[in-house]
Amino acid sequence: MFYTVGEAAKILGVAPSTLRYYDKEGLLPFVERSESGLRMFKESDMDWLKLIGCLKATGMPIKGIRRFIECAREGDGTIGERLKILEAQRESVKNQISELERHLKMIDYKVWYYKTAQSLGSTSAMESYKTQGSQD
Amino acid sequence: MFYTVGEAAKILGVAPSTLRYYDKEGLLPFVERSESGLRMFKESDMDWLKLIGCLKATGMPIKGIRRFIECAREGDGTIGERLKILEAQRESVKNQISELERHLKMIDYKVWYYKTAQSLGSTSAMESYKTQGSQD
DNA sequence: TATTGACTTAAAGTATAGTTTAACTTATAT
DNA sequence: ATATAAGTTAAACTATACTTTAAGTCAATA
Repeated sequence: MFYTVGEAAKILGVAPSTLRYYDKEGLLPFVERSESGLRMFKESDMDWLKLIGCLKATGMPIKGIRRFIECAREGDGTIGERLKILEAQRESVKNQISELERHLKMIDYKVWYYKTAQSLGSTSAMESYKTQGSQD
Repeated sequence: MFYTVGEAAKILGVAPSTLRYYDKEGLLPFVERSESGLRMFKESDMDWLKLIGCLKATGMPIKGIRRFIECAREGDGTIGERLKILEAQRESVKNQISELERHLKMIDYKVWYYKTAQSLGSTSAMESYKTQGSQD
């Protein structure tokens, strides 16, 4: 029915200390404790942690995630704010993808450059290919 | 013909202190100095800095970038290593994009969830829609 | 019941990537 | 010539996100 912090950490692929840190930072107010103070992670807590992982992996800082969690605890009055946060994050992720695709093009070019240089035996033999933004 | 550190920083959209930090970390061994010790950035240095910016933006740590720069200084014997570094970085970027696209799907779902909840006036009214991985 | 492994907290430590400060020098404009 | 804006360094400071340590408690097993 419940997972300990170690079990939850294993399932999520993070260190137990990371979950304790998140708790300390106010990211896990929903996790209940046993009478003796041990954390008890429910299935729904794991769902929250997956969302936290998603927001974290897409670059939202701990404080931003905490705000979202706080909103959820505050109830229906914050649906608008939660929506705004998620829509902003969606735009951010789209921009991150665009940026990475742009950088990927440059890396692809460099890979081509070095492959050709390798076949020619030197980078100086590449002089004739050189255009903008290319060097060794 | 040459840019000062402030001019170079402005063109690249970074702080002058960032360029000095990169220099200290061995990322800019190609930047020459005036007789009095001022950095003089050439056009080709700016090209290097754009590549450094690309590698940094795609998650390569400073030490990794330094290794690449060192290779380039060592000459044609390191073409193979430079190619390996760039091919690994290309794979890394592709994985980052895939991960972001995966996360984007979850965020898209959450945006839909809150939009619907907003129109219904509450998240509890969403019960009937709930499937895996969804909570407030 | 005693041991062992996992849990608890607070506080200190680590890693990465810069930024800021202090004291000083150089370059440009009046 | 001189003020000022921007350059120089080393060293200290900041931010973020954890991780590790220390001292102690809890839970399961032989």
